[in-house]
Amino acid sequence: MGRKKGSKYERIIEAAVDVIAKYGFHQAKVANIAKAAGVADGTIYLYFKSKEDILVSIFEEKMGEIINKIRKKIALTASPLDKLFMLIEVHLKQLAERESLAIVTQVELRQADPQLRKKINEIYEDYLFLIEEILREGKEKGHFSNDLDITLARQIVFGTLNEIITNWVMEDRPNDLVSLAKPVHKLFINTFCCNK
Amino acid sequence: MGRKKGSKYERIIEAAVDVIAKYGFHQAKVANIAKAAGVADGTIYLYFKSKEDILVSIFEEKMGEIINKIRKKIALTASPLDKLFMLIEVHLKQLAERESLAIVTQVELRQADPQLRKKINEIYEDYLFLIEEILREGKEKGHFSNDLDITLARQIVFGTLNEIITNWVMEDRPNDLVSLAKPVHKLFINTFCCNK
Amino acid sequence: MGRKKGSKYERIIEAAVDVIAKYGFHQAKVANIAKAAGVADGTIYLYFKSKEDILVSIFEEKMGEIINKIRKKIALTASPLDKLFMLIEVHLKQLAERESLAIVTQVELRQADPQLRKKINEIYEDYLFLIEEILREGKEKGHFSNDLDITLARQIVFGTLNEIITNWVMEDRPNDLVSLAKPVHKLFINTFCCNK
Amino acid sequence: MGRKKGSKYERIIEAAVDVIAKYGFHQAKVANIAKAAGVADGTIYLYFKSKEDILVSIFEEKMGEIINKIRKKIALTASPLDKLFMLIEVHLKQLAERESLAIVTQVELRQADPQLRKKINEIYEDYLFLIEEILREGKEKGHFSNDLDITLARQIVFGTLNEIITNWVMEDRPNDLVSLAKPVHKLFINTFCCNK
DNA sequence: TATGAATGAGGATTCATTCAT
DNA sequence: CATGAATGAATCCTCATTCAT
Repeated sequence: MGRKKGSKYERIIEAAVDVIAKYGFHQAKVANIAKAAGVADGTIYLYFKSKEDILVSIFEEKMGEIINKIRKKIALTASPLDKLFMLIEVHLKQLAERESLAIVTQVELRQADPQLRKKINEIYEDYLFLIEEILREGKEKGHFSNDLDITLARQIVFGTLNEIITNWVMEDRPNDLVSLAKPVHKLFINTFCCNK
Repeated sequence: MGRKKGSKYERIIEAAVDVIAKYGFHQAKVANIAKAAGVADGTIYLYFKSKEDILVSIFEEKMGEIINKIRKKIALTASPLDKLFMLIEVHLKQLAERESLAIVTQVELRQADPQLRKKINEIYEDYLFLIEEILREGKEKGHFSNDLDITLARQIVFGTLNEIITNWVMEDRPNDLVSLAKPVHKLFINTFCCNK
Repeated sequence: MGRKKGSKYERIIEAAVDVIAKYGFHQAKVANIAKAAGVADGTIYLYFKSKEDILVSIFEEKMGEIINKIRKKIALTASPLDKLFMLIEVHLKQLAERESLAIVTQVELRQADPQLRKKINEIYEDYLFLIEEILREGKEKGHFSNDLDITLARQIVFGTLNEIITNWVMEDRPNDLVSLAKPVHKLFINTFCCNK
Repeated sequence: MGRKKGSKYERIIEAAVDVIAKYGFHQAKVANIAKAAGVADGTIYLYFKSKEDILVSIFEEKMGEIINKIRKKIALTASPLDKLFMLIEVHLKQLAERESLAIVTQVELRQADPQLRKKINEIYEDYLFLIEEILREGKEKGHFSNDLDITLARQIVFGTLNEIITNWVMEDRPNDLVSLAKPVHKLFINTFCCNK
């Protein structure tokens, strides 16, 4: 199973993002994805175990990319406050750049299949951990309130970003998503620091 | 289409909440819902136009109940800060009381079908408007910062509540959801007021 | 699952015998069987678990009929020699009367699927037991040699009947199958009695 | 098409016998056979026209071997009775030596596909002819009854051997197959000679 | 209203076979 | 001769929905 960067594997992933975003996961036929990727139907199954596996893989790949981009960027600064800003900005930017990816991650991935949900959550965990890492550092360095509940703070960050993007997707992307990074960041800082 | 309070209609709604929560919307067979409700398969279609209509109706009914409960409660107080607390508390309490309802609203309702999404969003809007109403009042009465972006604030409130409940559902409901109302409320107040 | 004598169940069985005989089990499409039975494709699955289940059920039903016919007939006589003749005659007659049934039992049922084979063998056992019953009675009543190996004798009877019918099917049924009952019976008597 | 003794050709035949015996013809994937033979999937098609051709070839090769062994052995004796015994013994011995071969010839070769059946029958004919040859000789030399129906006698011989082996295969090979040669032979002699 | 047997459209998946290397 | 990645035709089965009773 030629993974990771093989041309066919990537072409299928990219095609799947677009087709699923356009039609929804259940309306997206494997045949459509194959055609969009320029491969035969059967070829899909040389790279993915099932249609659901494509969905999980999209998330794995794309979320992995976002996490990597964020980690690379925050490595350049010492300030947890700046790190939080970078996280917000990269998160919004990555999804704004590819609307179909935003749709897939915000809407399609919330599909139900309990077992599928399990797998998706495992992938999320890496990201949630990254957020908590930054928040913890901010707390230790005195930027955030001493009694800040890290879990709760992380839920605010992640929940808000999700809600913003979902709204953006649902409202047919009217405004500039990335420009929200600044006010959002400011509000978060308020939330986490002036807690006295 | 016999609506609202008919015994069969309600039995189907309740059965659907449980079956969908257990199996996920797509794995939940209409036949299963019918059996759980103690009616024949065909009877479902005397009360609902389609399987999707059941999902929408669940949301309509249950979200409507929550909104009503909140409106009734906040009518008793003049303070926007207290109103916000009540909203948070009722929201968390209602979903904590019925795990399967939480699962359905948090996970299953994020459906892909564009038209379905539209209907669900319309229902959400009532709730989102209620949140904004409270926030606007808080701003007008000087509790919240003058330059508070109402939309953004609403996204923080709703996104955070969603994320908290989603986490609670995904982690097999370990802790007491309602006890989170207080710290969450406190953080929101921080966020919205000390913005100077 | 309306079984046994329900009109739909029987129509599907009869249609399946003909379609499978004509095309072979693997070439026989479920859709063809449904059309031949005058029912919708899905209706098949109200009466049978799977395509394979149709095959097993054909065998169950038809072999059961043959066994019943034989039992009813041999009940009328006391002579084990006559009983053996009746068994041979009914066996040949039943399959001769419906060529497609002969094809299905002699050829299609020998299909491979190890698990399927298990089920078919269980059905055979009733019939094999009936043969042994007659042979044992013949031995006890002194018609057959004292040291006759019942199992071996049964294998000769069943194996020979199978081979005769298979030959008949393979050679496009040239001669009268039932007329073979007499000479076959005579040879069997020779085989089993003059063992001195 | 490199035939007969080429190492690859033989390895594929041997691998196919085992894989088909284990999974059944339709469950035996060409890819499995290739792997078991230690060749690439495509290599199969350098030696065989199709998957079915493998099955036919197995039969051709193996049945040919058995026929040759029998012919070689019966050449050493003048007695048709001894020849019949040798045929029985070699037949049982060859299949007892390789269980998977017995499974393939007794079960898998009873395939449905009409054209496939034709080819298999042609191969069988050589063997059936050999049996008839011996029976005819026995009749001419006065060992067997004058009015013995050669076809019927051949059906008894072949049908019985088939049934014995099928039983042996189905019952997980409990007893010694070859030791049955003697009693079987004795019964056949009874059958064919004391017909007066 | 209520039933539940019947419908039939629809699609993910398999796997024998090919062919560029 | 040998490979094995790629192909794509082919079909069983599911299940939301209907409708005669």
